[in-house]
Amino acid sequence: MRMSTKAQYAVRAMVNLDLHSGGQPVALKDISRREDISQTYLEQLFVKMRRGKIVRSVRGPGGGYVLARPAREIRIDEIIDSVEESLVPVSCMDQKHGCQCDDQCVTHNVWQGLGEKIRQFLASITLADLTDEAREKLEMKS
Amino acid sequence: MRMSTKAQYAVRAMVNLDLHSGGQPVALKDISRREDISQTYLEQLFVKMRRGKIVRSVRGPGGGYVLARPAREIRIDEIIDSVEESLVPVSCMDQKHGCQCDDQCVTHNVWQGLGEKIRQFLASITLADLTDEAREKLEMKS
DNA sequence: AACTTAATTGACAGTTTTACTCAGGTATGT
DNA sequence: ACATACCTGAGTAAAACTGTCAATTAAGTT
Repeated sequence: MRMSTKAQYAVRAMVNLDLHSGGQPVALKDISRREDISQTYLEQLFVKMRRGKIVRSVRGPGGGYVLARPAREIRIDEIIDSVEESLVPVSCMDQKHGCQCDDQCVTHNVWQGLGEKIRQFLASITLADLTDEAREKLEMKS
Repeated sequence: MRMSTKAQYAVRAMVNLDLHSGGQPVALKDISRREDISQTYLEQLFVKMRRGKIVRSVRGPGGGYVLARPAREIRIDEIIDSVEESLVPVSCMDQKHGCQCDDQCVTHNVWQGLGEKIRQFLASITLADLTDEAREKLEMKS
């Protein structure tokens, strides 16, 4: 039961983006350096997050990425969804129809309930919550 | 974020064991047939669950496995722990000391909180809850 | 004692997923 | 033109997952 580094990187990168953007685009090169994540790998993640409508890209010199919406309106579960990490703990429940388990499958309810708890928790936190927290920690240091 | 089939099999096997044992040992061969899980794979899982003190083994003819404690006292998180599936979502938090993240690591709190939610949910369900539910479903059918 | 059942153990192997890299290409500002 | 920075798809090494196989030990039955 591990959250993939892909999802972990995506959340870290989004916090870093929000923290260092002043409305201006932030280049992946800078996020890469600050978070020590390979730039080419970040590119993969940001393409997906752009398709997920949580960031917008600005091409050319001085370009980079910008949040597509205010940080207060971006939830953590959206970030993880956009990089295609499933939050449902068992594969048979990926489709919307629900799984084909017959009535004997009592463990089904356990995984379904667990999935709902996970979703609920990650949807209760916004990107702004994390950047605020990061700012406080940076101030404590100085 | 997937629960491994190992953990899923372990829970299913335990429900099946509890459901079909009348205080008598249940052979893996029978669980294997009823749940359609390879017997040799089940052997691996039950060795670990025996070491985890949630089942006891009875060798020889008529032998098999028995619950080590009443089903009401066996929680689902214990079953998953015993087959060595981590419930902590990120690897840096496996040790008890906590991870070496410095203060900048704001995402740490997210994963820690998530891990606690997962643990809390799976600890709130006992094996007896599941077997009761399974019994009800079987009665509905007949 | 011989035989059968069933747990026990350790080694090993195929497949899938993860976590990347690499080689290009495209858009845009100076 | 030229530099910057996003964009795309293919490829790949390592790890994890999901098992199998062979051989052994223990205990009951005949």
